[in-house]
Amino acid sequence: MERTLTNAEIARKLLDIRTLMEFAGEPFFKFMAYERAASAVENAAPVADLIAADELQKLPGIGKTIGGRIAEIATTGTCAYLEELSGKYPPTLMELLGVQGVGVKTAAMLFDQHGIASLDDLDRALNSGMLAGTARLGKKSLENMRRGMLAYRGRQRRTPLGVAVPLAHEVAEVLKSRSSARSVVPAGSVRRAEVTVGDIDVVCTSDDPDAVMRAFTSWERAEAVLADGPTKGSIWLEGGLQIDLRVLPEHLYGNLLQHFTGGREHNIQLRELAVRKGLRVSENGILNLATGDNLTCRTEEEVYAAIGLAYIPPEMRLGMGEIEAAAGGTLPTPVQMPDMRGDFHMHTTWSDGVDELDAMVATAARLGYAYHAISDHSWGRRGMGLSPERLRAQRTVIREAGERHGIRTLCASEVDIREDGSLDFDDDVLAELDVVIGSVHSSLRMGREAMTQRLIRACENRYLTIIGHPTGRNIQGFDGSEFDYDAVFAAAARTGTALEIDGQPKRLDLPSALARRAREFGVTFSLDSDAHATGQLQNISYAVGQARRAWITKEEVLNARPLEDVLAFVAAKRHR
DNA sequence: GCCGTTTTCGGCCCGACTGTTTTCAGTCG
Repeated sequence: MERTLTNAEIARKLLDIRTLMEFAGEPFFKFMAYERAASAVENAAPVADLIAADELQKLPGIGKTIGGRIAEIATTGTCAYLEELSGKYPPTLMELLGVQGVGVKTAAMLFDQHGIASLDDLDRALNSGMLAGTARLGKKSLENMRRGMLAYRGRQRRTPLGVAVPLAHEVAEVLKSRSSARSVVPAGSVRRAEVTVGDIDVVCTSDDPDAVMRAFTSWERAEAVLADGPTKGSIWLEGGLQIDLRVLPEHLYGNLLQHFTGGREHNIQLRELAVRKGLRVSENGILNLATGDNLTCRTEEEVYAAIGLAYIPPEMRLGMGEIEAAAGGTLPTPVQMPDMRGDFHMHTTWSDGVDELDAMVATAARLGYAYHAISDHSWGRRGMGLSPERLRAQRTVIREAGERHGIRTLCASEVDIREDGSLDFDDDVLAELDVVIGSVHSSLRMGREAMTQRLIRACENRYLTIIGHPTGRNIQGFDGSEFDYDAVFAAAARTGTALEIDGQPKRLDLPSALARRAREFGVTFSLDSDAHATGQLQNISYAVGQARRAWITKEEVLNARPLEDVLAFVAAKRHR
């Protein structure tokens, strides 16, 4: 069975083309077009679906030429142009670009003048001293190269959002407590809720930037200081994770935050639009090129307003149509944490959770929810799930705990979806539950056709309320089951089945690009923590972040609705 | 190579920091 390439893999190949083109001396704007196309592919619905629907060239930055090459890559795994370029340079040459401080110019020079074509070559050259005396490569440059190479080899590539968010807040706390820094906030990919981040960006305002920068670069967790300017610094933590800090005066806070939140493609598009209006946008303000006036903004809202746009939330800044929507007044207001009234997905010690049921209920109540559901596993789940008898026993306990803590605690179950699409409990058992989550936990690689039928059949079960973590992906190793996404989304919408966005940092499933696709079919979503401990209930905020990336509004979210609407949603499907 | 509230041709975001430079190229985000 032939595996289709993921969007990430296709984007990777577009970036390879981009780099090789630069090596080959192609014009700047030609190879930059591939970089922009790669960004669009990364954030788009699956390329195979877009090709099938003839929508590939609707993506920003993808025209006839690149669109054709993407189609070629998607069907054959490569394209003639990439192969032609690859033939000119050794494939290991691109390793050099992974080294901090080595760009295409330096890599090309190392290759042309010294025959260095891989990391191993570079290693030998640095150790032998043969690079001494090379133009524009002094002692410091060579030392940085050596350090960069060690870091590159020892470093894990990207950091999960669930690790990056607490770390970013730790940095902010350090700066607040050790300097005069004000308004210290994580920006960049953390603020945009990217699933994984390459580095951590933090911005702050201060009247004494030097002191802030000293506190930053002297932080005991900083293993190396990469940059240490008056307003901008970078450090490496153990393991090579980079943290960038930018400090500016308070009156530029809006400009600063907007600039450093990105994303890259969003900012480029924003500034291109601004240029057409005679404005130059940067972190230092919005310069009116005709009058010479520089507008400084304390809030991001002012920045967007100055360019004639509605405010665009950080998670939507992907360069995927949000600027056009904001200009046209059609950008939806995405769901936010305060909209959330409940959480349908959590486990206790009755199955594989680590905290007692009572503690989970107490914590849910403390978080201010109007309702929540206990959803331990069904019995087919490798022996640790509940039998119908245990499930019935649990119901009594659930009712009591809910009443004791003053919250409406619903009886639910995370029921296995078997290979044939049937559920792990009989209908009479399911009928006793308030909410039913159905999840695939086995045979995740059964193949596209079979998985499509499996999920559609599950949707057609009148008792199934929510499909849990629909693709089964694990961000550290499994891209998710392949199935006909559009067909399953259509089935979910048709049958009144909600699709989950699971907030576990290793899952974040549905992925946001798929969720945005599902939205077009009129699907209802459920944003859940899938907590296995009390401390994980806040994972729901990650689910909300992904929903915001997908432009999902609170009206489209089941657990942003009042309890009676939730119960009506469940009942409507059962009596359909 | 892409794209259009001046344009189907002629543009294409913006600035900080470093190192090796007597004025700037390269890299990064």
